Amino acid sequence: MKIGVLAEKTGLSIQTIRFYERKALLSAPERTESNYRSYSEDALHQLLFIKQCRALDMTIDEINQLMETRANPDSSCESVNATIQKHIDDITNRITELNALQKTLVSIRSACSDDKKIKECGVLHQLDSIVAARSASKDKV
Amino acid sequence: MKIGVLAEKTGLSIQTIRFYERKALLSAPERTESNYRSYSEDALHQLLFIKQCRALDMTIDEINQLMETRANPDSSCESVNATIQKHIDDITNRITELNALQKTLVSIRSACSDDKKIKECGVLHQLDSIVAARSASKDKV
DNA sequence: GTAAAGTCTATACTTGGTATAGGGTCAAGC
DNA sequence: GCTTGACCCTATACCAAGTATAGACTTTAC
Repeated sequence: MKIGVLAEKTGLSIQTIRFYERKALLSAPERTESNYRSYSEDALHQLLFIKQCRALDMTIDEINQLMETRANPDSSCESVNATIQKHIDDITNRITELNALQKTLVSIRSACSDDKKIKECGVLHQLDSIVAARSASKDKV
Repeated sequence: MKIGVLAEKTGLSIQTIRFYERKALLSAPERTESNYRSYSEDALHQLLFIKQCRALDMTIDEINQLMETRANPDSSCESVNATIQKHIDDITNRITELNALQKTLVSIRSACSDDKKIKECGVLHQLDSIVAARSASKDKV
């Protein structure tokens, strides 16, 4: 099948598919006489696997590692498991960060209402006072 | 003060400060005779404000909007509040996404142990079966 | 036969920086 | 007076993970 069909079947854009090929994530397909890419069912499956991994927010490098390992049926699962575990840890950390951020933002938001003027804006004052506090305690940190 | 001092006081790198100047986030400072940047205390304060906003994960565009509004003491707080609210919503959505991702990843991880071989790796099978399921139900979506 | 739709490569753009090359400036020590 | 090292300057390239464009070629439909 041609790249347009593959794009439609996977829900990825044509440019993204070509981009994955350049990144060696997707193996380069056969070409027709007129130099068009011609994909097998296997490529479709490979691409869906990649899409699934991307949906799980893995980086291209992580996916590449996974694919390489997958090509060696007799190697150990250790590296796959380590990749997944590290990825879980990354996400856990990010969630923790975002929760803290959100808490701060919600508290900042509550400091102002729409009908005030900028010079008395509680949100901006909050942002400033955090700056001031941080600035004052800088030497201790 | 020169850029090195400002960098140390803010904890930002020299390149980052110059980068913010290029992005018009930080106003271009005076120059010495030898073309060195020379910053005021005001610039330090401005930069700490920017740093605080970045720590809250705001984009440079969002910060720019905030700074512009801040320059008009008599305008309404509405746009500031809208910026913050939108940012909170973005983060909320991201947290929801990440929680779902994490759940999926944890369930995938539980499908394999280190002492297996790749060909019987539960993690890879899980990834494949999600692909297969998605592939089969594609037409309905 | 022609027009529209599809494909090709190459290149530039995005965000928020970071890193490097190749040069100029300034103060201290000899 | 001169060198050494620390600091600064601009310009450019690079990262992830794509997206967008230009300009050329091919295929498909009428």
